[in-house]
Amino acid sequence: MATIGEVAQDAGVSVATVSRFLRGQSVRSNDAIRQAIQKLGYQPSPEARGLRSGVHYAIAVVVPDITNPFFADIVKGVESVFRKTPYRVFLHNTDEDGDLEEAVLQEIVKGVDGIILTPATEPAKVPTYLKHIDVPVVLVDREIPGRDFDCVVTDNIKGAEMAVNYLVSLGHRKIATIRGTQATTPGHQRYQGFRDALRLADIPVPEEYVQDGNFRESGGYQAMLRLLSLADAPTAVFSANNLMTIGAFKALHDMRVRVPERLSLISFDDLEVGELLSPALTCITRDDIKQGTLAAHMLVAQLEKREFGMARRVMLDVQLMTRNSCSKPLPDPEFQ
Amino acid sequence: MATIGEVAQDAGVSVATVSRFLRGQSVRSNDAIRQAIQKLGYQPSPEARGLRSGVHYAIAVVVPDITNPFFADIVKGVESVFRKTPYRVFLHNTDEDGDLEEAVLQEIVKGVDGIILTPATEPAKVPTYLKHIDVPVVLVDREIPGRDFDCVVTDNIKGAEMAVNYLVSLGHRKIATIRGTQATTPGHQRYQGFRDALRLADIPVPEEYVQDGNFRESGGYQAMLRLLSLADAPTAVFSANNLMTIGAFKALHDMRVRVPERLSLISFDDLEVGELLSPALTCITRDDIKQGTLAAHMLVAQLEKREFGMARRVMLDVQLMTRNSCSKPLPDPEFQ
DNA sequence: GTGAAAGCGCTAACAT
DNA sequence: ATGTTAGCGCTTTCAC
Repeated sequence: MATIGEVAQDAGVSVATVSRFLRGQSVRSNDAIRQAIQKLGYQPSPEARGLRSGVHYAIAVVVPDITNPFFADIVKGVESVFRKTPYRVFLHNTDEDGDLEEAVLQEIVKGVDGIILTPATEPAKVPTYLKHIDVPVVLVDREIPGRDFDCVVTDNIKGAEMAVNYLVSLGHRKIATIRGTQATTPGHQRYQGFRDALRLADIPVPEEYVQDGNFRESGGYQAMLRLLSLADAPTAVFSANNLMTIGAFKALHDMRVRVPERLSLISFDDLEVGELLSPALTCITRDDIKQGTLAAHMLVAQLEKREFGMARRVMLDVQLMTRNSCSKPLPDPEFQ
Repeated sequence: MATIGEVAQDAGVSVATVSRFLRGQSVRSNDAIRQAIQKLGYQPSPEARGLRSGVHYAIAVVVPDITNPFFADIVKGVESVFRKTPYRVFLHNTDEDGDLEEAVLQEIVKGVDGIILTPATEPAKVPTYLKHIDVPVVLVDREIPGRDFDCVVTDNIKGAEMAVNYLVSLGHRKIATIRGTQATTPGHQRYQGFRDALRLADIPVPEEYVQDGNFRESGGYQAMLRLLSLADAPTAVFSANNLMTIGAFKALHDMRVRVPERLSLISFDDLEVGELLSPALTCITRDDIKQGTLAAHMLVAQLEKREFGMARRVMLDVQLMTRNSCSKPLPDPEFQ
């Protein structure tokens, strides 16, 4: 609890000199100050610093749901980077609620030096308040139109295409999707990848093969139920995120549908125990924690250089993890 | 970014009056101030407040691993409570590292008004630096000897006993455990419950039926492997946490051991998709998020009453979730 | 390169 | 109940 004044006194210099030393400037009484700091166990107070200088030594991570393993990974990655800096990390959960997100952002924006945000809101709403934000922002996983924030995203289109191409290569022609919220970047990009891949393969997509799951477990469950009840049910399904996959899996389970014999399932994103499911989950994977650390590094760069203009965009690659939830389709009875 | 001075000017009063209004004291010019605040969009600066008053309007949550769904739930619960207060939440991950935990605690302790902590360290180490901490601390899940902090814990002994009794009721007599770190409260309590229940049932526990898994997935995997290689292998295993259960499950999977036919498995704590595994996981469950919200409420109580002495201890109940990973043991060939 | 002094936004102590 | 003043710990002029 020593103050800068005590350090100054102990080192025989003025507070201004200690302050300069703290900021990394060259000072004559270097060693004396260092010793005094050591001896007194001095740590500068972030709030006092911020009060005068406007630097708060704090950043905020704002995620829709810390309980979702994907976001937990992001947060972990971010935290691990900032632990090595003088910046503290505020955590805010928005419960996937756009209004709450806006409220949170407005409340914290004057107290932090930067924000790492995974927007929960639809693009149409965001600009109104994010447009005028004057601290560095790095977007994770989702982009926002109308302003070029730094961002780190996943190659959603490629991932969805890989998933579909894999199903096609297995021989499937009746391929459905449980898609996420179309107003979000991952939502519409994964759907776009799905469509593109099928168009290229010359495989038509009946309207009822596209079901909305809203990125939620319950949505995935309901969507799978609808798919299963179709007169001409699909032989394969691409689920656009982890939560919906859990729901879909439960529906399959409850309806006693054999996977992959009667229906192949592939997911965008793995589950915590994806390999333990039976069948083990075939999926598109990516490096979540890296996405968090990358975002953190981008923010640190902005913080240190104090350059706000130069937006950058990093796209992370995806991989296909082949396990056992996909197989060749059963031969169509029509042709037997 | 209006200041209290501007509000005061706009309302035609002094800053002190506005300050009092902010603190909830009764003031004559109530309405005028409220209007001015509204009009200017004024929000008090937490750092300026803290500088003078010593109240930082910030608390810290310190967990070993935000990626562990159990801790993610805790954090979510805590965040949801403090969202409705003027307090901000700092998040710190300690990577299950006692030294890092100590460093983190020392660094943050002067900048927060309270701490919610799930200790990663062994009790033997902790007191040295936690003993002298002078902000309210609420412990979650693990207790620390040597000082009576408020805490919210789980009835670990009862949970372990329930698990074992269930196995016994099914007819098992060869019951093993994969236990967690014995230096932690949940570690030794769950082991104690295991032993107590078996002693009461008059069932002996050979030394090799007690394997250490260290609360880690890899530990659970190795421990299960050791159990399976025993000449007189157990017919049932109690795994003391979620991570070790995942490891144990993988080992069973890799070794092609049929569950529950050849071996019954019961876990302390559920998995995210515990019901989707095959067999679906039988386990002891508890309300994780509630544990977080309870801890948060306990801290808020301390914060508001500014009473630091009266430690309290809340114990959460556990439930047995019966699914399909446990069954009667195969008849012992010896007796056939 | 250094010190003295002002001031960041707010609360607390002392007046009235 | 209200205003005035000092000061929290620090950074930042501004002199030197």
